[in-house]
Amino acid sequence: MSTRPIVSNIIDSLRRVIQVVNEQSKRAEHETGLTGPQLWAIKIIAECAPIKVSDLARKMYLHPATVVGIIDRLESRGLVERKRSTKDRRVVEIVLTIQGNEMVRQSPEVAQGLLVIGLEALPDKKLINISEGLEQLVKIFGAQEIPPQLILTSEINMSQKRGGRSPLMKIDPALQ
Amino acid sequence: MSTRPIVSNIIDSLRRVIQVVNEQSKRAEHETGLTGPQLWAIKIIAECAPIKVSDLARKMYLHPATVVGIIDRLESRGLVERKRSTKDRRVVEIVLTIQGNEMVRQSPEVAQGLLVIGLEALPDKKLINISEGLEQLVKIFGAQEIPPQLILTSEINMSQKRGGRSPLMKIDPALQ
DNA sequence: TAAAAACATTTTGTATTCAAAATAAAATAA
DNA sequence: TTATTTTATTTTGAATACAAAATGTTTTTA
Repeated sequence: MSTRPIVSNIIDSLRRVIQVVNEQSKRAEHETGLTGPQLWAIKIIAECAPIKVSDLARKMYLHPATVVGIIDRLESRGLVERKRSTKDRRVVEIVLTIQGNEMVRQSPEVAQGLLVIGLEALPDKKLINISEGLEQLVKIFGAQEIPPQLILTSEINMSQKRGGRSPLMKIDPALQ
Repeated sequence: MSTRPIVSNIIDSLRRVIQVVNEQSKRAEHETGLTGPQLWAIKIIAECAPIKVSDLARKMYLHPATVVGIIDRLESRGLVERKRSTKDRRVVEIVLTIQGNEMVRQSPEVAQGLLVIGLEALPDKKLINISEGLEQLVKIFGAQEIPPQLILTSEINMSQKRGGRSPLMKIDPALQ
């Protein structure tokens, strides 16, 4: 379509960045034995414990089902513990074990790793620029957490939908 | 550590953006029956066919193994075809089928979708700002495709490494 | 109070992603 | 020419991620 070149530049850069961040996350695993999301999770837990699964999911901008898996793995390593809340027995509260605390203590910013190091090296002026640009993006996205049906209803092609599930598509307003 | 607040702002924004882009990608699936990566792949194939698996991987900034899976699914839907090159029989060349072409034709920019729409709405000045910020990030990352051992060797914590594989860690220079 | 709705978490199934190992073919070295 | 190395793709195994459905609990409604 009539997409301005600068727009596709942005999208391309974004993809690159996302790619590298993901790769970064894989590397963190080598350093600490924990994956990026796992490390990210225990850091939030360290700050907010005891924390509900759903709150953790919200803080990580992830689906609760995803967080369940992450917690499973952290729990099986003895880094966190699940506790049924006595007040509301639907709720599961997550806390760090002593080992978990130790882990948080010992792996400072590895999850962000090179990313942080690279950014730290930049002068404030550039950082502000980057920060503003990203916040602009976040704002755009935030403003668009709006029924996509209303926007993209035309020109929809469902023909190739073969093994798909998805009866109707419901928007998940979970993410904020 | 002494991470400047603006640095963590950037990292947070980045996470948000990545999250939304991923979500975006999921939505594209509802619209077209193809996932984001699948759509992205056939668009590149449409441009470059016939294209080698490794070249496609490079263009997508993905690991070849990942692309293999994507191609598998596209092939099983009859959208692309694999052809052994006669000149070099290690090489697999990917082409679009007629159905694949039709699919590309019918799903214009859905993969980018709201992202593009949101960006298009911005004035050039802001776009330039965003673009520069992201390119700065890309540059940082690019400059860091350098043995992480040399950078992060200190303060490494391997203690919790339990079920891990990873005999030695080798840097994959594949990306770029 | 009993039934229905809402909520919190988990389970199930599929896709993406990578690393490492396996295969197979081509290019290079001995 | 034969053996070694490099290159291209695929397979295997594990983690992440989501949607949809299942499960159990609480709140609301009738």
